[in-house]
Amino acid sequence: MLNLNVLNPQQRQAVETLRGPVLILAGAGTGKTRVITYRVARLIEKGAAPGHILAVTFTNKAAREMQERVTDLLRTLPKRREHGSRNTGHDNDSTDHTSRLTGHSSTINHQPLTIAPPLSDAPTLQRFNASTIQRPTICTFHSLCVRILRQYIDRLGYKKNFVIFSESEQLGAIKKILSHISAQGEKTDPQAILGLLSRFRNGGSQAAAFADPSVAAMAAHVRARYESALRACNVVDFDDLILLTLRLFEEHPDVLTSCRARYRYVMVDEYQDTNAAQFRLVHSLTQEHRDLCVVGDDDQSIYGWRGAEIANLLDMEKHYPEVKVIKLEQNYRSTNTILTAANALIKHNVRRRGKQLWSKNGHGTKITLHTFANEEEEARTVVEEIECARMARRVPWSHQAILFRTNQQSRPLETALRHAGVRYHLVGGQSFFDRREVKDFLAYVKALVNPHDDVSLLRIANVPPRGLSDVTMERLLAASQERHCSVFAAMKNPAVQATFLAKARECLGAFVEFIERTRGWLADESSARQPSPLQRWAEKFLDEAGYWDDLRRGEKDKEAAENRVRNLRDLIATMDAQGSAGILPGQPLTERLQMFLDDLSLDSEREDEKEAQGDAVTLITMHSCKGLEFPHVYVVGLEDGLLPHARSKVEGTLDEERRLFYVAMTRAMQTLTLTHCAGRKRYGQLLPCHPSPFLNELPPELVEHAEDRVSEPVTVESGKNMFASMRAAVG
DNA sequence: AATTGCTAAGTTTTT
DNA sequence: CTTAGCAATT
Repeated sequence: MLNLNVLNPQQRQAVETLRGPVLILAGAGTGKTRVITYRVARLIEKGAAPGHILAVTFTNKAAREMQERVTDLLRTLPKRREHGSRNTGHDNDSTDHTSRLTGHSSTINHQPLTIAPPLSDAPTLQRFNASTIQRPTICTFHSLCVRILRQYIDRLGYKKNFVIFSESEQLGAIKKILSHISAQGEKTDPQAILGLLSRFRNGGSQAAAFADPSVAAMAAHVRARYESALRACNVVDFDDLILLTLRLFEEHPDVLTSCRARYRYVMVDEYQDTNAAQFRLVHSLTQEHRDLCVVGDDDQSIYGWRGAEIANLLDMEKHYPEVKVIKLEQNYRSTNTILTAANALIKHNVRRRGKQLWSKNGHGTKITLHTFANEEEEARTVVEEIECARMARRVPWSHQAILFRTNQQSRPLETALRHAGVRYHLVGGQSFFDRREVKDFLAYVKALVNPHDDVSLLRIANVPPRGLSDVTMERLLAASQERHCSVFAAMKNPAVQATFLAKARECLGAFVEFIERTRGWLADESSARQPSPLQRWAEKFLDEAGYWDDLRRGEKDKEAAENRVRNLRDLIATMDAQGSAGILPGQPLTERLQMFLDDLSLDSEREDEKEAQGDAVTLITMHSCKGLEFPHVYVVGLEDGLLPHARSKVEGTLDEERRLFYVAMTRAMQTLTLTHCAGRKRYGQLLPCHPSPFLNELPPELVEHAEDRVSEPVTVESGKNMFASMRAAVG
C-alpha cells in the first residue's frame, strides 16, 4: 500500500484529490514530481486502470524521470490481475480488479473510483488492451499526438508514413516559398516568419502584437503556401502534431470518443507553459469527464515568447469553475535566505496567484553580490570562488553552476575555466542535430521512408554529387509545382524526363532507381531477420551511396572529418535500440525506420548521459536551468539590458524577465552568488553597464556586497587589511 | 564545384 | 568582435 505519510499535508491533499479538476500550484522545489508520481500511483491503488492514466510533460527528460519513478512506486503496490488475457491468473494477490472497482476489497474508507469506459467502447478498449493497458501513458504532448496520428491520420487525408520536420527543415521550406513567392521580398527574415507562423497557427492571444506589420503580413501570406507544401509532401511539423490531432477530434467525433475513454485521468505538468492549442487539446479530452489535474507555477512561466499562455493557468477557473486549487509552498531545496529574497523579488509582478515559499532548511548564508569592472574579471573571480569552495570546503565542481542570460556570455567563462584547469560542461549550444552529417543522414532516412518529402529529397539528391546540378533540381522543382506533384513524382514522370538532356536524364534515372531499389529492400520482410538490421543496413547504404567518402573528402582537416564520421557512426549504432519497445519480429525495416525517426525528432537530448558524467561545473542559460538544482549557484551578468533584456522593454515583457531571475535564484540550494559588471564588451566595444533594477528588489539585509565582506574569524592579517582599507576610504 | 571575400546583424529555444 | 549567409570569382 502507498505510504502517504512521507508527504506534507498539502502534497497529501494533492495526491488524494482524485476526482474533478485540480490545480496544483507547485512552487520551485516543492516536490512537484513526487506529487505527480504519487498521484498516479494513488489513482491505480484506488482502482483506476493504469492504462487509463495520461500524464503529459514538456520534455522527454521529465517524462523519463516520471516514468521511472512511477514504475518504482508501483512496485510497492500489490499486483493485481490485469484486463484481457495476458495474465493467466495465478496471482495470489488479495484483490482483483473487479472487486476493487466495486469497492469490496478496499481497505481504505475512500470512495472507490468507478471504472471509466462505458461498455459501448469495448472494441476500442480491446485494441488498446492488447498493447498498452498495463502501463500509464507518461509522455510529452508531441509524442502523445504522434501516437494518435499514426493511428488515425489517414482520416485527414495524410498517409500514415508521414515524417516530422525539424526546425531547420521548416526553415528550408519557408525559404523556398519566400524565394518563389516574390523576388521583391529580399529582406524578410525566414526565422521571423517561422516564429510568427507558429504564433498564428497556435492561435495565441496576442499573436503578433509586437511584430513588424510588414513581416506579419508576409507571414500571413506564406501560411497557406507553407501548409499546402507540407501537406503535399505528407510532412508535418511540431505544431501540426497538436493541430492535426485537434482537427481529428473535431472532424471525427468517434476518435475523440475513444481517446476520451482511453485517457480517462489526465495530468499535465508545467501547465504554465502550455500554448493555446495544447490547452484546447487538454480541454477537449477532459471537458466531459473533468478528471483533469494540472500542475504548474505561474511564477516560473518563462516561455511566453514561444507562445506559452500563462493565462491557461491563471484563468483555470474560467474553464473549470469547480476546480480545487492546492498550493505547495514548502520548499525542500533552498535556504530561507534564498527563498525570502526570491519571494520579495517576485512580489513585484502583478498578475499572479500569490505564493510564499518557505523551508525547514534554516537561514543559510547571505546572498553574495559582486561588482566587477568587466566580464573578464567577472569570469576570473567566479572561477576563483569555485576553486576556493572546492579547496576550502570540499565542494566538488558538479555541485556548482554558473547561470547566464545569453549563450554568448559563456565565452569568457569558458576561457577562465579552461585557464584554471576546471572541468566544465556547457548545456545547450550547438545541437547534435544541427551538424551537417546528421542532417544529411536523417534526410536520407526521411526521403526513403517518404520519397515525396521534397525538402529531404532535395537535400540529399546531389549529396554526394551524382550529376544532379542545381539547374536540374530547379527545373524539377518547377515541373513539380506545375503538375502539383512531388519532386520525386516529377522525376519519375516520362514527360518531365523528356525535357532533360540525355546526360541529366541518365543521372535522374539512376537516382530514382537507387531510391526505389533501397525502398524495395527495406520493405522486404526477409531484410529484418538478421540481428541489428538497421545498423548494418545504414553502414552499407552510406557506403553504397558514397557518403562516407564524400564526408571525408569534404573536410580539409582530417581530424574534423573523422569527427564527423564518428558522430554519424554513434548515431547509427543507436538505431536498433531506439523504439525497441514495440518491435515485432517480422516488422519491415521501413516501419522501424519510421519509429526511429519519431523517437529522434521528438527527443533531442541524446548526449546528456555523456555530458552529465564526471565532476564538472555546469554552464547553463537561465532558461534551460528550469527544473534543475545545484548546491551552489552563480548568476552572472545581472545588468540592465541583459537581465531585463533590452528587448523586453520594447516588447513589454518585464514580468517574464523577472520570473527568469526568480527561476535562476531558486535553483540554489545552499549559496547564491550574484554578479554584475560596470562595463561589458558589446560588439567589440566596451560599453558601460548599470546594475539590474531587479537587484534593488531584493531585501538589502539578505544581500552582502563582496567588497564589504570581512573573512569570518577575524585574523590579525585580515584585521590589518580591514584597517588598511578603512584608512584608504577615509584618506 | 569550391573557395574567397564582403556585408549585415547580433535573446531566450522544452518539441 | 564574431559569424552566418550570399555573391562573385577561379
